[in-house]
Amino acid sequence: MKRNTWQREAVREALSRTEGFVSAQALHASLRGTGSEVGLATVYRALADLAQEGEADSLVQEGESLYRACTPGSHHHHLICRSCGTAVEISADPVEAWARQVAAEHGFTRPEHVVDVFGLCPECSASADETASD
Amino acid sequence: MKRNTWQREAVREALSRTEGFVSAQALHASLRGTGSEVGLATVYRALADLAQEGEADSLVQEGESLYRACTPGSHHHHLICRSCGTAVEISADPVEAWARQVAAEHGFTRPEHVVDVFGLCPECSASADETASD
DNA sequence: TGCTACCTGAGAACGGTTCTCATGGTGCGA
DNA sequence: TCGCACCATGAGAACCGTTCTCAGGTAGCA
Repeated sequence: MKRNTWQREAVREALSRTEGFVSAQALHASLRGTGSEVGLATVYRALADLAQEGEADSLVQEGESLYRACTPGSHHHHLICRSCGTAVEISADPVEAWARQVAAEHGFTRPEHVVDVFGLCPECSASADETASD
Repeated sequence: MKRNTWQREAVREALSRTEGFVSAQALHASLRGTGSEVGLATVYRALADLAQEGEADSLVQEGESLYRACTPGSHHHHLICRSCGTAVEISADPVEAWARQVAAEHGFTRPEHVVDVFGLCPECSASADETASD
C-alpha cells in the first residue's frame, strides 16, 4: 500500500498552494525555503505519483516537466500564461470530438491528444503593454 | 549570411527521406550509417535552423526532441503514430478558432496552441490486433 | 512494542542537448 | 583565379533535468 509520509503530504500541499504550473526543481526549492527538508528525488517521486493518480497534471516545456494540482477524474486542458505560469482549466469538448474524427479519418486507432493553449494572462498582458509603451 | 555546406544539406536530405518524426540522435546515427561523417553538434544546429526557418516541425516526446520535414509556411498539426512515428499533416481550423475564442474569453492575449493527436496508424493497429489475438 | 517492507535522501549516474575553441572551408572581392 | 575574412564544423567537455542506488529511517500492522 501507499504510505502517508509528511514528505509526500508536503509536496501535495505545496503543489496545491501553487497557482500555475511549477517545475519539480522549483517546488523542491520552495519546500526547502519553508523549512521542509525534503529530498529532490522524493519530490520527483511524489509528483510522478500524483500525476499517475490523476491528482496532478503535467506538461513538458523547454525540456522541463511542469506540474499543477488539478481536479481528479476530470479530463480537461489548460490555458497557460507564458509569462507567469498561471493556468486555467478549460474543457475542450469540441476538440475531443475533432481529434477522434481526424484519427478515424486516417484509420488511426486509440487516439489521444495533446492540447494546450498558451498566451499572456490579463495581468501579464497589461505589464507587457506598459513595457512596450516605454 | 547562411552558408551552404554539405553537412547542412545532408541533414536536410536525411530529414526529408524520413517518413515520421525522428530524434536528432537517430538522424545523426542514420547519417553516420550512410557514410556521412557529420558531427552530432552540427546535426543539432542544422535541425534547430530548419525548425526556425519553418522547414521542419519539432515536438518533444519523453524528453527527446523529434523533428520532421514539413511544408514551409503552412500552419498545421500532426497525427502521429505512437508506435512507428509515422506522421500525417492535418489542418485544424476548428481548433484554431476554438483556441482563439477560449483565450479571449479568459482575457488571454497572444494565444498560441499546442495540438497533436497521437494514435496507432492502420499498419500498427493491425500488428497490435495480431499480437493481442495471440 | 517489535517486525518488516516500503520510503527517504544524498549523491552518483544517466541521457539528451548545448557550449567551447581550434581548425577548416565557404563566399566574396580583387 | 587567388587571398582574405569570417562563419561552420566537430570532438569532447559541460550542463541540466531526471532517475537510480543503497543504506538508514519509519509507517503500518499484529
